[in-house]
Amino acid sequence: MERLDAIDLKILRILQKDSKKTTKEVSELLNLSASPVYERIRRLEKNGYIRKYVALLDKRLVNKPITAVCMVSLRYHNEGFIEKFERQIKALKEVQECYHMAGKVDFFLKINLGDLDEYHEFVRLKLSKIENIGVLESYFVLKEMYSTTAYYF
Amino acid sequence: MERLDAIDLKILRILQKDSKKTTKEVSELLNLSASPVYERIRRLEKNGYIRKYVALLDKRLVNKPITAVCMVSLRYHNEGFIEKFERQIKALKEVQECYHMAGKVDFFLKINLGDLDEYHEFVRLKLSKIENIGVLESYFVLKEMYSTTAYYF
DNA sequence: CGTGAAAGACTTTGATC
DNA sequence: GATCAAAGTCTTTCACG
Repeated sequence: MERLDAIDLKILRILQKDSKKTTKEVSELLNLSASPVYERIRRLEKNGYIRKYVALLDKRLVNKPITAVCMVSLRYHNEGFIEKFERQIKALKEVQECYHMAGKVDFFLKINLGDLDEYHEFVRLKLSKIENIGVLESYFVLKEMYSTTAYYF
Repeated sequence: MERLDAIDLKILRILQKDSKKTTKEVSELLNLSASPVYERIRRLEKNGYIRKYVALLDKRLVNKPITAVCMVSLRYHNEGFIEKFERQIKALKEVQECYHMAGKVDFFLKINLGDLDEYHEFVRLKLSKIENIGVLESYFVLKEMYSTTAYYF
């Protein structure tokens, strides 16, 4: 797909904040009729600009009030070890995000749990069973001051 | 709102993975008719279980391929300082997430940018202008190994 | 709480400019 | 590319079990 024009960018800005806006509402915001907006959205989906549509839930109300960040360093760094680690992490349902980092720490994990006991069990029964972990540091979120899934452009 | 029953939980699991599923599709997955599913979804929205619906974009395609995590510690920790920091951070459009942490680091910031030059400018012109920052450590994401906005329950 | 049907709204297509 | 209108599909409401 060629470059996005100003209308495409506006559509993306709207939908990444509120994907329940109807084609009709978006077209009114842009002073267009529904059809071109409809076509552009389909094109943005097909070409991967829009990856997916999701509902964001309240973590407290679904009983996952605890968020922890684990910083992990591996003992050995051969490619095989990294891939194995990746596979093992993906199998852990508590892990919401896992990033391979540049720097003195190899991985950041973001974990969601119901309470601190669960975190203790998670580290004791799951994380610590993964071989090849050298250093493991845990941080807990006291307060989510700001959080969005949108990009600024 | 009282507790969620098994049907509510199933609806939430479906919508947090794909909010474009129609009421009709969800009702078929649950072997119900559309109306009760429609009503339950509205109730989950009204009671805050579903916070919002968003489109997730491809960060590379919208020219924000660089993700950095900044760990920040403040020099002074009075409440006034923390609130002021919070206000200043929220004004920075590059910051996608900001968490107040427990432990030896006060804040985690997640930053999205177009390239490393932009990161350099961001730190030089914006972050470093915020008073009261004691320690600032930057980490860069090499690879997003896994990432979801869904909770596992 | 669920079903089923009716009315209304939005999506989606296709002809036209 | 955009507009307009027609057809189709879902959403949304409501009477009823």
